[in-house]
Amino acid sequence: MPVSEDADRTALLRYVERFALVLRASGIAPMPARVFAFALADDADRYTAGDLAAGLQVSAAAISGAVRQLVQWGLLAREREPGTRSDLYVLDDHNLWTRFVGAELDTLERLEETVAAGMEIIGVDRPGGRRLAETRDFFAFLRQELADAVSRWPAERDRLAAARSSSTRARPAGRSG
Amino acid sequence: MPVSEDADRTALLRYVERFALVLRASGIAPMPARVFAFALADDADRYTAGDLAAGLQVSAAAISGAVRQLVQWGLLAREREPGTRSDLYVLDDHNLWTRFVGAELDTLERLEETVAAGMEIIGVDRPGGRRLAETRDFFAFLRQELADAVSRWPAERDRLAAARSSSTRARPAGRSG
DNA sequence: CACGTATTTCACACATTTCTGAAGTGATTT
DNA sequence: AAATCACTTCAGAAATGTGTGAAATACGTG
Repeated sequence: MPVSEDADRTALLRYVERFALVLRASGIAPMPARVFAFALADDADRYTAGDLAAGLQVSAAAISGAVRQLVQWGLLAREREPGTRSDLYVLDDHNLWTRFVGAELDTLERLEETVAAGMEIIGVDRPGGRRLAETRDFFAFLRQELADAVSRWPAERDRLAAARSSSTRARPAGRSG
Repeated sequence: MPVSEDADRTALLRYVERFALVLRASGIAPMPARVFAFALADDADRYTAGDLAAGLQVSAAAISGAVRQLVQWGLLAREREPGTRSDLYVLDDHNLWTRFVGAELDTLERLEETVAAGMEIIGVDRPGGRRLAETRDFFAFLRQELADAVSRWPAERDRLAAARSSSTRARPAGRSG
């Protein structure tokens, strides 16, 4: 048992709030940001809604709303162990970062569509319309690049793990979740 | 002169609001989003604060705050024509998309720092800490990939322009703004 | 089928954000 | 040097967002 369980919990909570604050800067709502940060940083693999509420010291209602968002975004998966009556929430480990960027990709796609619609409304034969056309091209380019980058991540991850295990100790690369 | 100047303005304003709404989903505040969308979609190359206020039908104060943000982000440049007393705001054309993604890169960097700090606080020898380590690696990777992608854009833009001008008419590629 | 638990929904209080009008600041022109 | 114009700052009203407690619902067990 740690020197002080309470101190650890407090430090964790403070850190979760700090992490959540950065997440919120990207447009994520406070409570989903907190739940995500908590689920990532705390040690459990699965959390019941009760765990999350107790861990974050917030109401069950707040958790309900937050996990709904996170599950919708694919960052959290809802599971159910037979013989229990509470849902379990799990970070969708392997696909986690694909999902995370997936949200960005969706935004980029909506942006692209909106700009394309603007070209129709404004007309491409005018300065504004021409700027919109270039904007759309850029978003399309960026979206493709981002998608490619994400698809390269698993290989890169393995490469990093291999490099580390050989430079520190000869130990097979381990998965984190 | 268009059939109806008013109808065009209304359509533009409606579109600006729609565009701004998508921008806001990425965490940009309403008024900066509107000013950016307006400056991009309307036909002028430069706008005075008065132009923006009149065009968007909002107060001068609102413009003041919005352009401050946009200038800080580097999306808008402030200029001053000698012999006039009003500032001119210009979309920082050539670097525009570099800047746009630059904001994302900054967020990614803050995220990376925050996660790295978390590894210290939590300890990398625990499940939560190990997840944070992988998270940091991913953000570092993504940041690099994104920076690379942006640096490839100018060449890609020219390639697109060249392909288009040869497939439609034999005309030198034109710049949009 | 009734009970007990987990989860969701809802109305409300609280906090934050957003934009405006008015006052204040700085600079150029007359 | 006074007046005028552009811009910024500030306080406050309105709108929006956030999280809680309580009631309602769903679900699995005995």
